[in-house]
Amino acid sequence: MGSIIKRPNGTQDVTPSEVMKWHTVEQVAKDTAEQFGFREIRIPTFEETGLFVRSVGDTTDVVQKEMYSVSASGEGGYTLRPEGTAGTIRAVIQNGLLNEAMPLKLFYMLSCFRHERAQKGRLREFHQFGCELIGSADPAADADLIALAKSVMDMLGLGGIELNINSIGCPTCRAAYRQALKDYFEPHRAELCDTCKDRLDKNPLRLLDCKSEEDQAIAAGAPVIIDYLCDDCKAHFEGLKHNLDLMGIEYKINPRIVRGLDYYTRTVFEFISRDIGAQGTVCGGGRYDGLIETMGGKPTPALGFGMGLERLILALESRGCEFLDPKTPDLCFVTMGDEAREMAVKLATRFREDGYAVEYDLVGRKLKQQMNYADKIRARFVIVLGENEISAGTAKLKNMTTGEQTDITLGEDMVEAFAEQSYAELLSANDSVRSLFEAFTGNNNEPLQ
RNA sequence: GUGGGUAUAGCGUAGCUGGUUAACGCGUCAGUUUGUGGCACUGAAGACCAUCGGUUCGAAUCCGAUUACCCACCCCA
Repeated sequence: MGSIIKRPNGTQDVTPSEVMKWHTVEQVAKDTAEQFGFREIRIPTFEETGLFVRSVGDTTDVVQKEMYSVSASGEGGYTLRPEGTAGTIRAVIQNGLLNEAMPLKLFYMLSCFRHERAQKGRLREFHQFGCELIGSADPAADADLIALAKSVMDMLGLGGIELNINSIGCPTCRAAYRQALKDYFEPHRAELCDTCKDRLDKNPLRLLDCKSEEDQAIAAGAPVIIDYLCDDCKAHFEGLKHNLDLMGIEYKINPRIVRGLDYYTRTVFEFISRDIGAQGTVCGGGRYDGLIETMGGKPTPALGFGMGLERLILALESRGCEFLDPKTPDLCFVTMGDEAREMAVKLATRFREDGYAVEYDLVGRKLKQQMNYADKIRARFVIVLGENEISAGTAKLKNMTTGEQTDITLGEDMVEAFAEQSYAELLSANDSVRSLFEAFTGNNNEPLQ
């Protein structure tokens, strides 16, 4: 395949055989969000570039070198969203949602665009399930949001995930901490890697994030932000831990998680998987108490998270977790001859009106091949129609899982007769969704059978 | 932006140190007589061996460049 146009670097196709993984994850995420009282919001794929510059921050990598900015003739200055929070908050302000009952709880499922070098778990177009909880400064809100994210993963049966939490304080205590970091690292300047020398001047917080072993050794003795939190921030962090304990959620305090988006304050957290390569953060988020005000809304505390769907699916795959089964046809007509085919068309229409998934031969194959096709598409039942059946007024209804055949009378009552004869099988098939979810519940670590 | 790796049919692979019709598995389509799937057997379709250029009597196989993809750095979901 040389000449055809190929998909852009860092994008993915989801083929029918993969799509159930997405359905599973989206379904569970949506159901869980709604269970926690979150409602869906949908926002544009692109926004004015200034929105991201102001909210995400003009010194961040995301804004500086990863934005897909687009322009049409005559107008420019738009950018494909690199994340979901900025647009959501813009929409909240613009639509007056801050006047609704607080807290305002919103979720979204959307694709984001970042011009980065693609690798495992990092794409140029990736998909996020995100939640924003707006209008509460109480640490109970932080804990509840974290519980929601965890619940999604639990419902999916995903184990091997570690919750890391930290507090990066408010602007006041962070300034003090930055200075403390500078004071600590300055004597080690010569030993630091080049990027960290740069960080020492521009963003000392990131020094803690470095992966080089030498730098980590130095950073190990660095002051910890928690020691520099102001009383309010400290109380908030204690409140978060207390609430997590109340919910029985395990966490690790990780002073190194810092986050690369400027709007975060106080609580930051990541759910990290060790099973999916270097890009292990499946879900990341935190509090952004100042963002709404800086974007022109009335001062409102808020927090949120983004969950990377590709990474989530990678983690589920590597853990051997199960996904929902695709819908399969309830019935497939196997026909011989034009008269039978026409009857099948009419009958199929009737069955479909009653909600059944029904197929019949569209290719003109002979009986054996039609049976073969019915098997491949995993049809649960087959009805064979030929001249004999039409003249007898009775056809064979074949259960494809057991191989049993029973008679079914052609005519007006056929749908009902089919419903009766197939009831048990169809019921259990429709129940497979529910039973899968029941199996997920309370089973967080073991791959499902 | 910086490293490293890989590039053979729809997918997964074999083709060793260059030699004539590029192989195998899965998948697809069809056949194994007469109206019934999953198994088995048989057959068919499907690849200018990523691209371009070189070395050579001769290259999928050696060399170079290009491109694409992958992994990692960085950053983050």
